[in-house]
Amino acid sequence: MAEKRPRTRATYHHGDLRAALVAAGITLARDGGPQALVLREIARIVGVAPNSAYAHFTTLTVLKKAVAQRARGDMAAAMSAHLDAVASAEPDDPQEAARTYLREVGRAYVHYALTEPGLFRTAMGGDPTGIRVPGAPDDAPEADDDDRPKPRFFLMHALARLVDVGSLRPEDTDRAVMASWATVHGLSIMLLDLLPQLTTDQKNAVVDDALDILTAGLTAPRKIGE
Amino acid sequence: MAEKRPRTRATYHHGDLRAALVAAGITLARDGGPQALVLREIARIVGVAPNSAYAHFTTLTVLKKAVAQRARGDMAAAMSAHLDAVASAEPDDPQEAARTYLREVGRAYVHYALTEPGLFRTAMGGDPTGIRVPGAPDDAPEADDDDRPKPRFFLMHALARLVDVGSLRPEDTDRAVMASWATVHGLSIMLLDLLPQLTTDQKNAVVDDALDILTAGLTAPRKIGE
DNA sequence: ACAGATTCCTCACACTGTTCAGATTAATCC
DNA sequence: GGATTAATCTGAACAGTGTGAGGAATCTGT
Repeated sequence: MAEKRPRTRATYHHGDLRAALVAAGITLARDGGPQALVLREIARIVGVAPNSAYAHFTTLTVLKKAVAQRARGDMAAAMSAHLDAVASAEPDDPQEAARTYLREVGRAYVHYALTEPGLFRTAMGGDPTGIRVPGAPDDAPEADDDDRPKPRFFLMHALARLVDVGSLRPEDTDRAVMASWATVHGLSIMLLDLLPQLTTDQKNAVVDDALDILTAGLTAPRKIGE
Repeated sequence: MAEKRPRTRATYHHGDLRAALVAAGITLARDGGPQALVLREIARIVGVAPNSAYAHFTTLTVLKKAVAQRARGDMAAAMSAHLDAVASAEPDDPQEAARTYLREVGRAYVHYALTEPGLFRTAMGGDPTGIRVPGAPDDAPEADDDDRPKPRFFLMHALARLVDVGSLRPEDTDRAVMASWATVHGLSIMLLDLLPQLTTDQKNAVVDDALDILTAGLTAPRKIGE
């Protein structure tokens, strides 16, 4: 095996087993989803005894979380690439440009979910261990060792642009975050789980329509009662 | 404990093992989610050998699907009850009443998700076995042995009402289905997985806001380009 | 009452995550 | 540089899982 010797502290015996385990996890999760994250199979890929992983992760669940975080980073990178690709085609009208940008963020989100369903499920499939009991101790802030931007960042940026051009009131940003997030995440889950038989064109149409409705709702004049 | 067993142990045959297995599955899924559907534990509850289940279900996955369908029925029942409870408080204005009804359907959906997270995940957590490979043989139409109405029905009804009062164009119904479904499902997942620390009031506010944005988007005048 | 088909049980197998005691090796101290 | 120490990896083992094969108990139709 050709292991590299990174110069930093992290490399001891195997080269960098921790990173190798996460990388193997990404490979398995890519086609197989979170269910494919089996400790013994990961160790088999890396070429190490199953128990060796316990030097770096206290339990398989922790390893899964690390893989999920990496997957979230990959998702953000893919979204960033998507947004860069369409950045040149923005309308001149700033309000329309801001709306277009929000739509593109949503499209990028759903597109990643449909393109990499295994990684998407791994990244976003929260609570893989069961039900969170109300009285349980809050899980640690779960240190983020991947400092790449997260998908959430792009949404915040899109909404900030809407605020800048006056299409969204600043105090409505929080509501808009939730509504937008729910829409794109719900779309992704629906298209993956419930409507897999749709063609790509049909799925794109569904996404476009839903995002149109979302932006219309976000930028519509608010009711008096609210 | 003494549910379906006509005679506790005298009878070698269990009265209705299939139903008992599903019932035990519901019990386990209620607090524990789909992950808690463990064959041997289900059999233990019913008081039968693990393999006895194979006389009624070819595999655990099939049993899980049966439990999921039952859970979907329970969800629909809960939604129905919720809708009945608020039916008397509808506004006089028919357009406003239709909008209110749609919001209540959404509220009922999310409310069930938050009230019975285990059953909700079991009912709606599609693809629990992994990734659906494109070339794989399509799973059977999965015969529906639970003829109670499904959650989807209430959404269709709400949108039909919006069409009736002229707030939604009939040809936009399909788009509205997807957008509404995505919103409520995304809301449920978000509130369960990503924002469990919110108080009930905060969650309710999030739901109300998102549904307001949705209805605003659905009933807003459509753009020329569409 | 008998034959056949269900229904259920016992035994067994290949997996899984995880633990414990030891072997091996890299980093550090004198 | 050599010895010590601590991190890293391995082997065997345990409890638990889903599932298969074959046999015992019971129900059903004739």
